[in-house]
Amino acid sequence: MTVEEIRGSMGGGERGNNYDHFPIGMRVLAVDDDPICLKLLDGLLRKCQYQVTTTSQARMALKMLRENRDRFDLVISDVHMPDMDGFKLLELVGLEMDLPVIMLSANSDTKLVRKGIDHGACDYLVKPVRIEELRNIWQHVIRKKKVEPKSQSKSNDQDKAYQVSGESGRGQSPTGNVDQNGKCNKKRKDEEDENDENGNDNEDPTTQKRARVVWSIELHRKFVAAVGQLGIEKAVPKRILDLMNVDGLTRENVASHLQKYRLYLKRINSVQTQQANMVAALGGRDYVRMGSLDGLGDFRTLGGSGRYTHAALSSYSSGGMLGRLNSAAGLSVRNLAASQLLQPSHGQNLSNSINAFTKLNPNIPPASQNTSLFQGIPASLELDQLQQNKSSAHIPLDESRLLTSDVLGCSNNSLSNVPNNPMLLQGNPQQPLTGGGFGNQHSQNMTPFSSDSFNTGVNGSSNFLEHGRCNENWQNSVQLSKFQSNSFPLTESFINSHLPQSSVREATTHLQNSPLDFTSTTSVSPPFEDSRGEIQYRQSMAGAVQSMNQTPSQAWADNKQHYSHNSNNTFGNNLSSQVPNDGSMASLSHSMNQRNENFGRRMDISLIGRSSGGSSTLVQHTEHEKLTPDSRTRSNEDYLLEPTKQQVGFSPQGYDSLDDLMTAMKREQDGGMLDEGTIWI
DNA sequence: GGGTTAATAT
DNA sequence: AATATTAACC
Repeated sequence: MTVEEIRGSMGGGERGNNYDHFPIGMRVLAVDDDPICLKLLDGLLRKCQYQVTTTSQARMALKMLRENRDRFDLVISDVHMPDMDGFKLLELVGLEMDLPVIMLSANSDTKLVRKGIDHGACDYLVKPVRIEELRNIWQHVIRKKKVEPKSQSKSNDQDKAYQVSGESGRGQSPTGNVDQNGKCNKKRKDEEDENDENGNDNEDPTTQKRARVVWSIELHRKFVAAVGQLGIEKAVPKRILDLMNVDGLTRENVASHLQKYRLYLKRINSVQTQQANMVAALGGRDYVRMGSLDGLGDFRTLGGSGRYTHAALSSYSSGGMLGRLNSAAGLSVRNLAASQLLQPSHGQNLSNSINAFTKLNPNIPPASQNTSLFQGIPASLELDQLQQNKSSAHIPLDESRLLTSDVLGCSNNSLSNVPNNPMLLQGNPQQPLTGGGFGNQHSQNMTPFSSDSFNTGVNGSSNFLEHGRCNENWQNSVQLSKFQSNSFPLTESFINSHLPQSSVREATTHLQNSPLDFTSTTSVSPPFEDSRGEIQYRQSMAGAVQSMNQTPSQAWADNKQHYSHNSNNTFGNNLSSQVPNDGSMASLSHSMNQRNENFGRRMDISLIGRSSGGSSTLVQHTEHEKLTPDSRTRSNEDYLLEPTKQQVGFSPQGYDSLDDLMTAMKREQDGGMLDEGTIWI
């Protein structure tokens, strides 16, 4: 009803009059490397009463857009720019946020104009641009959105805006037409009510009964994005619906989906456990990469590649996967994990992986499943969160990197948008799946490794990343880790729930105290455990922090994918895959190489020792807890370790506790935040 | 009304 | 069997 009404009103008069003063205050991002042009443009736009933001760098523009896709309604960009081709920017924006982009150039060459349009520009203005032309650019916003939510300004800060990540599903079709259609073709349900059927094939065969909603990936993304924006606490069907701004979708649909989603999150959380944390933390970055690569590929190719065939682009494949993962995998994993953890595993895999790592083999088997295990989830999450990549089939390394960085470091920005907790998201379940000790080993092994890589990454990343935004976050995270490591040994940290809290807080508050020298951390072998602990903590903390603010969301689809894959990736593969990524960064790779040797040794030891040692520690800890169940102590630990309750020896996951936690959170909803914080922290 | 959970239908 | 939809209950 409402939607249709809106639609109808919109459709009826395309004029923006519907929204209060819509054109006025429209948020425009102007990009031009020429300061004079930019200034001029800025002035003209302001005369149109738009809310203008300017930047002279395309990359900066991209960064701003990615940080908060709801921040702008329209982008107007010069074509020729030194740091990035305007077309490239256009393409990325189109793919990632589906915002209307207007190209600007002094060159009116038809070919160029055509190119701009082909790349998805909704308009192409020739300099010098006249204000008359700018006065009407708002129409592109309307057109792009197609429908606008009724009261858009109702919510305070940002209007709901038209976020929606690129809904275009283009990326999916194997055929490869990726270009722009002007809009999305996705399958939004329909538009007209009854009689008119839309030409779209899919469902909705009839108008009479509304076809059931197919929660396509895109739709789910929107959903996740909406949840992210609202924050899980406030994510209620109605609001989500508003944010999603998908016509035809009803509150009930959203509610149902939300129900499922919550269930999913719950599971994820439960599964997470330490392992996940550890892995995630360490590998976060690496994993991410992998995941992004892998995940995306899979995702996109779902249809194409046999693996996910069943998943069918349509949709919910993710859901299904989740379900499976969660239920079967998750559980089994736990058990396995637990048992495995205890066992000292062999190092072959590790060694192999290590070797691979050392070699820095660039080959990454997208297909490798295990990859997904380890990295999969985090990566996927990140991907989802990022959302950006997904659409684009080709994602430049930068992009992936960015993503990664975002995920890892830039909690603020990216996180804020998308609530993802690494922790939450991580799919531990996968690991267990792998099989025997592998999973464990990996995770543990990985940890050290990853920590290194992570750190390295951090260093490199800052340079690498075009965006500066990550720096702060990164630092924070790094600091955090450092802090922890230095401060306490792993064991302690585990034991003391307090520590984490403090650290978390600090992190949260952006502690700057601890200078980061991860170098020390990395290089110093003794701290290994510590580092590990750090990592875990960091993860947990990060997760906690994030979770506090946001909800983990996006993982869904990706997770599913991963799940499906996850069967056998070998550690080596993972490493290798990771490596290449890192390798891309010269400095980074370099450092990595140098360290590799050390690592190798350490790795082996650490692996074995670690896995067993770490686990043992954990176990002890657990037991300890059992013996002295201190309610206080429990907070973190419960999550991390506490599995004691039912699990086999030590199940990292603390499923129950997590579950309970979730439940508690749910119950308390509003107060939930506090509770969560309390708990987590 | 709106949200959440449980049941039901597909 | 999984998922969307509907019903029931705050």
